[in-house]
Amino acid sequence: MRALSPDQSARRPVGRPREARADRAILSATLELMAEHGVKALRVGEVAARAGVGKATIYRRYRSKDDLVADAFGALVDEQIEVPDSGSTRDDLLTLALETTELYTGTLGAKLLPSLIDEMSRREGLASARDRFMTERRKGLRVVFERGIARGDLRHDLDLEFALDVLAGPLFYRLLVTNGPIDEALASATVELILRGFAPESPRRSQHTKKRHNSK
Amino acid sequence: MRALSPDQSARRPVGRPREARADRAILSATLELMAEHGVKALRVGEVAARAGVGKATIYRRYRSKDDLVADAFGALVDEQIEVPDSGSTRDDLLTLALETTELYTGTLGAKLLPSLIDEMSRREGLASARDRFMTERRKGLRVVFERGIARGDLRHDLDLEFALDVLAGPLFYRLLVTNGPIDEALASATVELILRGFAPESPRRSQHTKKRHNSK
Amino acid sequence: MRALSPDQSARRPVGRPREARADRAILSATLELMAEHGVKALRVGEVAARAGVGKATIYRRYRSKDDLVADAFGALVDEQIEVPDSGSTRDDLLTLALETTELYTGTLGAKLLPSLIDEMSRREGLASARDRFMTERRKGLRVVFERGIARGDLRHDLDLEFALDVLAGPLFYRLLVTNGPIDEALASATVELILRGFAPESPRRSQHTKKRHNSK
Amino acid sequence: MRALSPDQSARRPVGRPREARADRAILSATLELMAEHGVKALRVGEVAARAGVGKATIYRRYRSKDDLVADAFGALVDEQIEVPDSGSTRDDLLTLALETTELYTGTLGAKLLPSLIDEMSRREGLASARDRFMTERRKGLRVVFERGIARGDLRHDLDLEFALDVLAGPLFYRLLVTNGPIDEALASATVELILRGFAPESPRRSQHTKKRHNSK
DNA sequence: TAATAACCGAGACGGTACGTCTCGTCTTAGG
DNA sequence: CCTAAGACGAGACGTACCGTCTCGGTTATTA
Repeated sequence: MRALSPDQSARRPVGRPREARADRAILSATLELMAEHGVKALRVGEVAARAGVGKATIYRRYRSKDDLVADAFGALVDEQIEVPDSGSTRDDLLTLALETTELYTGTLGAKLLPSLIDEMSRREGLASARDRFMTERRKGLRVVFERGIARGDLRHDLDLEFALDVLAGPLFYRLLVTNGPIDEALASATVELILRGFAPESPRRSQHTKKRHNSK
Repeated sequence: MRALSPDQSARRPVGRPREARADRAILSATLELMAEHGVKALRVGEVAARAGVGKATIYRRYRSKDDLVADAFGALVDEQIEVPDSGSTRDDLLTLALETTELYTGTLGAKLLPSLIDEMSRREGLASARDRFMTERRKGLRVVFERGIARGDLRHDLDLEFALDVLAGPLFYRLLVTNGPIDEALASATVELILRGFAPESPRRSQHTKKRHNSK
Repeated sequence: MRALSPDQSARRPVGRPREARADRAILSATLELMAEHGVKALRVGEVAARAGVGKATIYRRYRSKDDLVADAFGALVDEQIEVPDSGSTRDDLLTLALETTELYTGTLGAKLLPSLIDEMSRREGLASARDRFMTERRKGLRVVFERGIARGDLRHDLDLEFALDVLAGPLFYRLLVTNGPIDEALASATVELILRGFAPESPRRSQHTKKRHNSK
Repeated sequence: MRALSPDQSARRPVGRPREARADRAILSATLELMAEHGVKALRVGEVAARAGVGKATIYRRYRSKDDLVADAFGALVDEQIEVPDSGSTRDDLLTLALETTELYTGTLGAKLLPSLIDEMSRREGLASARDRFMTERRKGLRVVFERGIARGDLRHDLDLEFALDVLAGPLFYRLLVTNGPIDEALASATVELILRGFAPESPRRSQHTKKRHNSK
């Protein structure tokens, strides 16, 4: 009799299903309000009002305001990067650097990043989300460096983790600490540093890279 | 916040003067409690109790809890650095890198930094305090790089601002973003990168001898 | 304060309705604590705790602590009197006088009356509540005097308002001003005064009153 | 040498003597502010400011705010009554009744009386001040009644305490409780009541002649 | 078709921290 | 030793927000 897909764990629950509309409205309202007033001044009641939703509807989805904020940050970060492969190590690295530059020159990202970082330092859930995200992203970036090594543009004993930190470090340092300019000059200087600093010991030249380059 | 008497003629105000003891007790209690429970769980009432002070005594000094937190952060940052001058550019840079490493492996700094950064991104007062601090600190660091240029260890068209960001960037990136290890390996890798990446175009003559110096 | 729904069609408000249980608990706790510590030492936080209620729940109902106190006084006064009709004017008056005596020898009434009076002198709302209460009560008492007039025990041009003030005046004067004894002697002396002082000019004797009486 | 009245125990204290000016300024300011805002809204700081005095100067004279209020009330009450002796019991009583009427139709007295009474009900010090005042005042009033008895206008077994309460009771009842009119009609009605209600049993002989007097 | 169950918006609930206010004391410099 | 000014410790006030609960009502699946 009543065998309803015992293998499929789907288990359709009884009762009225949750409204997908509310899910989206809550996240949108949260992101808007975070951008407007900052994370600290975010009020759950305001989110509910802006989303046209009862507070209980939020708390049915998120255990706490911090969880809501965490999920909203997660939604921000969900975009995927595309690994460039132009044949030129310099161009590939520059593409990555400029992409990041643009991402954090945009209003929302730059505005919320400090709060995101603060939140991560305190919340287990966010930190592990960060780890998943980082692992994924760096897996992509790593390919670019590996191609550079294969081409002979970068030394083959390159510390990949460190190289990735050098690619993003100065940018984030300016963004978060010194308030220095985040621009193309920064991106190209970073790339140039990497190419020189991590160049192979012996000066054998690149196989696939375009030869001439007069930096800037 | 603290500059009250612009010059010595400052008119002595009537009435009982503020107790310097209370100023210190409030800041100490604030820093202690921030380290213990985090910035978010800081309670003004607890600060008052720990400092042996009435709440009004705190609010006579600070307009709000946020102001109190900001000033406490300011107190954290007031320490001065010493510029090393060993004769070796590599050694000097390594000293600086290791100093920073140690500073942010310590409990308090690392624990509070994300909150400090978040706070700075929102509060004008803290940001300008940050600028003063940064300007001062970088003025010292710059000397090390200039000596390196003079020695011929670093290219003479070096972008000093960028070089400073490279020195600290990877460390802060790991600290704030990737949660990567902050250790001597990081410090020495960073220094090595700088020496190679910013090496003069022409094969360098000497390393430790102070030769010609066409600074800038 | 309490009149919300002007007629039966009253629009049912949305949201969770107020809890009648809380209304009662707040008033009870207020009266208890006023009796225990006096009106001046009444703490809103204590009321909330005793009532098992949050402070906001009190402030949702009352604009301020004074409003709460006013309403609590109002609740004290809501009791109804029963007009005696024994056939004897003297007995009826004595009954009334003794009732009042007892009411204000009891702890709560006597303890809170001075504060109530003080509060009334300052607060519009309480004063009008007092007026409603007084009008109602005196309407009842008036009947007793009117029966006395009809029986010929009291002069028919009796100033009823004044007579009522004489019935209660000495008692309240002792209670509030002189701290004199509030007892049966006072009650019977008052009644005797009224019977003699307001007796008809011509000595025609009562029709319905019991004849002989040797007071005490 | 320096012998300054060694016998007079006066004990001239060393140091600067207290300023009598301050005493008066404090009391004046207190009475003004009590009349303006009510006793409850009286702030010690406001009194000090209005009196042009430091708070400590107030607290050197009064142990607490309640003490200050008590003393201010005392200052209100310090006036002495003059016992009338016209030869007519009715006229004397009427004089007393009208005097009281006028006293409490004035703004300040009427305005502060409820607060005074409330304060008395709670504070030992004020209550005993009240007792002293009452004893003194009633000693004077009593004479009028005794003369009435002597003249044969009042019964000689008159309960003097009760008679005094009747004289003032209705007035205070209206003043404090019913908010009824305080006027000459009330005064004369009260006097008439007393004369009839406390008339001698046997038909009175004379009215104004001083006959026998068995004063107690 | 009716019953059941979980959903929905609205808003009251208990609790807790905030920032303000007042009390009565204490600490200045000065009379 | 007094004075005016005003900071001090203590603690209550009234507000704001969190996360839960309670309404009347809606939208699905189950019987």
